Formats: sequence, C-alpha cells, structure tokens
Amino acid sequence: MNTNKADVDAVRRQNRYLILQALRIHGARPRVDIGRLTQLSPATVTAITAQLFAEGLVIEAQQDQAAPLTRGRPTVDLELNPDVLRVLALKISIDRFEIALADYSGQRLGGTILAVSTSNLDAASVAERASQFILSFLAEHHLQPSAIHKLGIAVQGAVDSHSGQLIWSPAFGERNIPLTKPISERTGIACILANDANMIAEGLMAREHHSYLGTAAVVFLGYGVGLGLVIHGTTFHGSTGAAAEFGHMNHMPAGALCRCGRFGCIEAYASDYGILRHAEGLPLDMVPPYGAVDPAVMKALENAAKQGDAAAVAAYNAAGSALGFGLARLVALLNPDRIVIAGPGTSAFDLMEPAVLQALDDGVVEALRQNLIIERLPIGHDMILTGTFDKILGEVDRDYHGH
Amino acid sequence: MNTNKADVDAVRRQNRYLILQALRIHGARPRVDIGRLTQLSPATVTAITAQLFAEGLVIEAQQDQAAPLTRGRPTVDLELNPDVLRVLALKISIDRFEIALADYSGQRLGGTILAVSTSNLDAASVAERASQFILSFLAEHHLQPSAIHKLGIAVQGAVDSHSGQLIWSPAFGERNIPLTKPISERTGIACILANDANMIAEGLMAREHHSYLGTAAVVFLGYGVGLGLVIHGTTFHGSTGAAAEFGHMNHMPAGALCRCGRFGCIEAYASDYGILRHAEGLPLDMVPPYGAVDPAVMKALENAAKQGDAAAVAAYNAAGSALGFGLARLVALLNPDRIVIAGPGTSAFDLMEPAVLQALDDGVVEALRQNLIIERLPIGHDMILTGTFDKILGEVDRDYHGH
DNA sequence: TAATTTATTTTGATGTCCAAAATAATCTTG
DNA sequence: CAAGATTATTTTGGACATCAAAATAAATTA
Repeated sequence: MNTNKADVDAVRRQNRYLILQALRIHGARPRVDIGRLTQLSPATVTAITAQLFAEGLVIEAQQDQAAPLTRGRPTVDLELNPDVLRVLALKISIDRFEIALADYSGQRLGGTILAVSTSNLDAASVAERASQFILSFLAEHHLQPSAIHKLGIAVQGAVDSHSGQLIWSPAFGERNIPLTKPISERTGIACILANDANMIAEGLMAREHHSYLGTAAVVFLGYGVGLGLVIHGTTFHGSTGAAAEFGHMNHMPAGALCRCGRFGCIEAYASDYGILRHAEGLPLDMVPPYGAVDPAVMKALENAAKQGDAAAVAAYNAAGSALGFGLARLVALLNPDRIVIAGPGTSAFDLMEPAVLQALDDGVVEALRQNLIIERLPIGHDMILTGTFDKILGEVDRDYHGH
Repeated sequence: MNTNKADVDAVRRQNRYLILQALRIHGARPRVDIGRLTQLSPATVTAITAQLFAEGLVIEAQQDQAAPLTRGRPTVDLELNPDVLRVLALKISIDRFEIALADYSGQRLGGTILAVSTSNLDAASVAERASQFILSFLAEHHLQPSAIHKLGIAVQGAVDSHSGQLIWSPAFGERNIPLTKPISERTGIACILANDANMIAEGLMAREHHSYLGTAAVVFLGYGVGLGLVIHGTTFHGSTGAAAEFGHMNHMPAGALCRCGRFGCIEAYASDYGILRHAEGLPLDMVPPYGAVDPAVMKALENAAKQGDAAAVAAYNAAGSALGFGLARLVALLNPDRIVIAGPGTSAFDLMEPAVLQALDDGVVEALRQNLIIERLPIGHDMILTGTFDKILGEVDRDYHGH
C-alpha cells in the first residue's frame, strides 16, 4: 500500500491532476461537468481551474455555435491550452525511425518517417542518428529544441527505462544501447524510454479508461511479438522497466531458434519471420535469414494459408499454439480481465485463432478464463506514437506548473 | 494512477494508517521515533496518537526497565493495545485444518490442528466442518464468536476472494466450494478468503518491507507448488483474486498428468507427488495415486537422490527443470527484483537447483536476470498463518476506528 | 419585464498539517 | 542541591484545502 505521508499539498496536487486528466480525456467541458467527472464540489472546481487559468494551462474554449437552447446561465467550456508546450514521440523499429510532434492538448502537429538500415548501426551511432533525425525534423518545423518539453522514445524490444538503455531489440545487432542520455545531450531535450507495446497499452488506457481498471494484456503482433501489461490500471514495468518481454518468453525448451539467440521463444514461432521460416520448410534451428519481412510477403503467405496450402496452415497453427500457450501461462500467472490482440499481425489472427483457443483450453484451468475477454483490435503502429504522447502528457499533468 | 479525489479526510486516514503500521512493524516506540519513521511532524504525531489513544487503539507501553541513561525528557513508548480485538486465521490444506488466534498487536494467543479427510468432503460439508472447528476452538478458549473481529482463510489452490469461493484446490475433489458466506453465516464472524502463497508474501512484506517494494515472486514448495506475487509493494490478486496459479501454469504441452486433470502443469513435475511418481517409474500420464504424501517418504526419496539413486536424481532434475522454466517465463513477463523459494520443499531444493538455474539460463535473456535476487527461505507452513494475520490486521489498521 | 433556471463564484466553517514557541521531565555540572 | 542543558511532547497560530450554503451571473420563458 501507499506508504507516503499525506498533506494538504498532496490533496491539491491530486485533484488538480484529476481535472487536467478530465479535460484531456473528455475535451472541452464546462466546470459543472468537471465537477461531475471528478466528484469535486463546484467550489473546488472553481478554485482549481482559476489556478490552472492563472498558470496558463487551461483556457476558455470557443463557445459552441450549436446554440444552448437551454435555460439558465450558459456554461463556459474550458480546455487545455494547446500552446503550453510541445512534445515529441520517436518510434524506433526495424529499418525505420518515425517521429511526431504534438501540442499540450495531444493534437498531432506533424510527423515524418525515416528509412534507416538499423541492423548496420553500431551502438554509438543509434543515438547519433536519432538525434540528427530529431534536429532536422525540428528545423523543418522552425522549432528550437528548447521549445520541446519532452521526448518519448518507444522501441520494440527490452528496454531499461531507468537507465535509458535499450537492452535488446530485434532492430539492432548490438545490445545495451544507451539512448536517453546521448540523445538528451545532443538535442538538449529531456527524454524517456519505453517499450512499444507498453505505449499501446498506455494509449488504450487513456482512451478507454474504464475498460482497463484491472489487469489487461495487450499483445502486439507484427514483426515480433510484444506485450504491454496493465496492472491495477497502470502500465507495468518490471524492476528495470524491462518487463513483458513476452515475445521472448520461452514456449518450448530447446525449441525453434529465435532472433535473440535462444531456443524456443514464442517469437521464434509466432512472429513474421518465425511463421515464414516454418512455412518455407526451413529447419527451425536455422538462423532466420530475413531482415524486416516485406508485408506483401506475409500477405501472400496469409492468402496461401487461406487457400489451404498445407505448409502455410501448419506454420500458422504452430504460431497460434505458441502464442496460445504463452497466453495460457500469462493467464495462469496474472488472471487478467482482458487480452487485446493488436497490431498488423491481427489480419492473420483468424488463421491462428483455433490453435490459440485450443492452447488456452489445454493450458489453463477453466475457472481462470471464464470471464476473460479476448478482443481483437485492428490498430496499427500509429497507436504507438499516440500512446507515447498519452504517457508523456500524463506525466506533464502530474508535475508541470507552467513556466 | 490513482483516480480518486483527495480531501482533508483522506489525509488524516492515510497518516493515521502510517502511524498504526509503524507501531505494528516496529513495536513499542516513542512519539519522536514515530515521527522519524513516518516523516510526520511532532505536532501531527501528537495529534494523531492522541486520537488513537482516545479510541483505545494505542496505549502507553511499560517503561523499559533498562534505564534511559540519557539526558532530556524521557520518551514515552506507545504500542498497539492488544485488547482492542481478536482475529482468527484458518489454514486449509490437504487432510488438515489449522486455526490460530491473535490479538490486535499480532501476538499469537493459541491454535490447534485438526486432521480432516478433505478428499472425502463434498462442497457443502467443507464450510460446515470448518465452522464446527472454529466454534469448538472458540469454546475451548471461552470466547464468543462476537469477540472475533475477522477471520482470514488461507487455502492452497485457486481462490476467488471476491465471491469467497474456493475455485479449485488439490485438497478437495469438488470445485467451486463456497467458503466465506456459509462460514460467516454459521459462525457470525466476518470472513475473507485468500491463497496460501499470497499470505506468505504478505507476511514477508510485513516483516521485511524494504525488500519488497518492487516486484517479487514467492514460490512455495510443498505438496503443491504455490506462488505469491508482490507487485509495486502489494500482493497481487488477479481479476477474480485467483491469480498466481503458478503450480498449474503449463510447463509442457501434452506433458505429465496433473492432479487438476490437465497435462503438463508445473505441479505435475515439481510437487511431492510429481517427483514421487517420476522416481517410482510410474507413467507420467497416470493419475497420481497418492493423497497427502508422507513427509518421511519424501525425506527418503531426497536421501536416495543424495546417495546418487538414478531414478530419484532424474525425478528431481525434471522437477527443477519444470520449476526453472516456469520461473523463466515469469521473469520474462514480470522481470521481478526477487524470487523467494520457501516452504518445506526447500530442503530438497539443492537437488533441483542446477536444473532450475540451467532452465533460467536457457529461458531468459540474461539482461532480465542480471540483478535478480534468488533467495531461499526455510520458512514453514506457519508463515501462512502469520501472513494471514498480517493481512487482516493491515486491513483493520486501514478502516477500524474503535467500538 | 418579472420569474425561473442553471452555472459559477463567494463566504464561512471545519479540518489538516506544520513551524515555532512553550512546557515537561529528565540528566549534568559546579 | 540548585541552575543549566538537553530532549520529548504539547500548544499555538498560520497557511491551505475541501465543502455546504448563500450570493451572483446570465441566460430562457411566461
């Protein structure tokens, strides 16, 4: 349980945070609504919004033209002042950097993609290259780095968010790549580092808060297999912030060879390259001979399986089984309310679904999956950037107090 | 994050809780110490302790005879008033009920064990039998049920603490056995239901709070394999309160037959009966032909393995491997700071340890286990009762305000 | 134009914490 | 053995937070 002392300051901080979050989630709203949403009394809402107003964080919104049509004093909508600050999100994945800019209200103001041959970068060059990308992006938008309040970096792989290092990622050959420190030094922008699947979870939580109050697992199917964990309504990061390396959770001792060098990881069966290797009849202990797999290739494989191609069907079955047993193990351990399957791989999930469900049947006491919601969410990579903004801005709501 | 509004009442509740917990954990202490422990100002400590005094929850302790020997006004030790209330803890395991009584300070006042042929009890009789046991125990101690503030029930198996049902337990043949409601009706005592391994975690947390601030997994080796999870310094219960069915996390698809009826559970390899079945050369898909395994039998097997008996060694290796891969999967998912191996099975852990470590090597990226502390704790079953008291009394500290 | 209705602000009460001052109860020292 | 020193605890007064209720603002309706 919470083991910190409470004082009157903490009360104001908490309620102030609730109001900012209410405006962030629900958009422009009058004070009455804020009171209803936060359970705070009108007097308190007035007091806190007045303070937020004075700090410049909140402004009066344009009055909605669709007339009131109602009796009584008209409401005054308040909204977050978009111009308070700007934030950046950088997504690093195989052969690709993507950056986006947003204002304080979360509105996306622009973004670019850069093709990078990531596997050829050495540890030191990653931050260098990313910094260049950030600075040139800012220059294009006529922004000084000092205009950016914070940068969130979302990467596929195991990250250590405390030290700001990328522990391991399929995008790079090397391990333990420092990111936040060198990027921060080169650009002058404060950085945080997070796992991409966790950022998706963050985004889902921000948007559908009521569905994510308990425990949920968000599986991201794509080139690899990522997982974001929501526990007690908060995204979970383990002791080093590196939790949820679901793709590299072992499925089968001494099983198929994975990109990470181990044998039997879920990813070695259920990722693009794992499925492809299996379907092509290559030995499972062969080093996966692919970089980023062309989506068209996967689409073709998917179609082949749908046409009944035996090798393709078998590959998707193996993928589903590995994924399903992984989920079964997760369920046995955490008994979540909800599992969300997201990412581009979702389109082929039909092919895996029977094996997934069979594995869940075989692998978990039914009592633990009685009320389990399994949901498919056809969101794409873009949710990673969105979720990263949600995370950064949520932190800002907690501790930013104006200039 | 916390999404509740804060008010001045919440402040006092929180600080009051901190003071009660400080006294509970550290025993009799003067007000100055309480201030240091909680970070509260002397003025606040005086105010809150005065209130606790008035409510009767706190009393002045006997002055320590070992004289002060120090200058200045002497301290006045405060302590929890043991007579505020009494609580009961009931532990239900295979062929055995155990009950204990404690006072408000957590002091154990007595306890009894009852041999029960649990496997022969039908669902309705379990609560009936337990209630009889409770009532006769109270009669022996000349206590009315109304004198008991709360009863905590710790059971091996999957529990649903919300509904108060025992979903599945190796102790009983039937499933979905209602416990808290019928026991509460029959005895008139408020009940809560929890998993035994979680109660061990609760006990460890109460005693060594600083070691359990992050994520920790407490593995209980005994007849079965239990797991208590500590996440963010709180014991974790999944959506139904049934989390951490580690013993029934799948180790090997279509593997050894488990008591739960599935194939390949960790327990089917690593529990007493699983090891014994393997060592005796019985087929792994054979229904385990044992009830509670006599500790002497396990001791003999352990000795045989230590003498080099091949079948016994192989059985312990298989157990270690199943346990190790289970832990590897847990680590990949949760990246805990600490794994604690506890329970009577600890004595044979030497035999399993090499296989456990090998499995961890094979199953987890090393970055995730670099700082992992694996600790062996030779605590016994008794910690389950102790931890149950810690849990109940912690709840009391949070919401009990005197008569 | 007056009455009604709804939103927001103001006022006053209650309660919290804390810093600083006051008090209490001991030991030390000359 | 009395005055001083030292440490613990309590008291006092200020700063702030929430809230209920009253007051005010700004519209619609009759």
